[in-house]
Amino acid sequence: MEKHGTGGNWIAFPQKAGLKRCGKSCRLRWLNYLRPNIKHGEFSDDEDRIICSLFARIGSRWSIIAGQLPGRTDNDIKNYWNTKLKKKLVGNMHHLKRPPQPATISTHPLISQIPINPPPPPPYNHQYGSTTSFRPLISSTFSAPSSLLPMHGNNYNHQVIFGGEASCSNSSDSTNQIGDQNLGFQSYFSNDRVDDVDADDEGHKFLIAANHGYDHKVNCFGHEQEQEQNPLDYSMEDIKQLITTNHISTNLNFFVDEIKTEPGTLYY
DNA sequence: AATTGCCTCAACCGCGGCTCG
DNA sequence: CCGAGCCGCGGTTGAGGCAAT
Repeated sequence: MEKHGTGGNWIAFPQKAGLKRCGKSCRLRWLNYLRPNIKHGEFSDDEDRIICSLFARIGSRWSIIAGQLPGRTDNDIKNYWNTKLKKKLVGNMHHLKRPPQPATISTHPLISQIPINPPPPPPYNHQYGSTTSFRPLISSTFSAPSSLLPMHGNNYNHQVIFGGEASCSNSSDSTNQIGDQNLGFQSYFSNDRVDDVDADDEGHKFLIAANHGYDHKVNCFGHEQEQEQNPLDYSMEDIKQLITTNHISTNLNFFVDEIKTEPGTLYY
């Protein structure tokens, strides 16, 4: 590379360099490992936060995420996420405890008894593009690791995360992915963690939400608008507005309304 | 010491997009 | 408009290392 460069042509590179490799392989090796200023070693907490925040916002767009982390490559971040960071986050979720059921939830027709093992998904309503009876599948207290949350000098441990293209990892049919790309929300719980919510493959939208009932504020990972004070801090009314303006199920709207009444709860 | 299973991460694969003739 | 060539990206693989048994 120092002697010849690529000349904008990786295919010709191995011949110039006398390598028995294809250009593509050389390019990968250079970009991911050999080029100057590549940062190796442990990821810092700050990097963790940036990755999580961006993943929540844009999903597995590793090259874009890498662009925000100088010295890190998309491959590096992808590997880190898949092998460590995701487990770190999900592992924390698995230790969550289920809170007592508040009356407002248990008596609600749409959110009655919240099962530990999710039931089969309701049929997809093709007319309205949403489930006819959206319901939370899992409920538990939630406390994301502080190192993984975008912190801005306050306790934003209450959050709403909209499930997006994180559908079945073993489903290669991308047409089954529902995603709310317009909203820009995506789930931290990619792939395996939400396999039990196969409703997604039917076209159902799902919501992961937690609210610690702190001033009726929620933390919306990754939304870029309305950043007057804190880009990650939204009221329930803001969330409802986002949902309605993006034509997501009114049941969801209703659902979010319910979360407001139950602090310390995580829903799928 | 040998075996097994798990984890990590560099590398591979296939696809989509772009450019150019 | 079409096809070839190339690039970039995201998903996946598998060799090697390590820890547990």
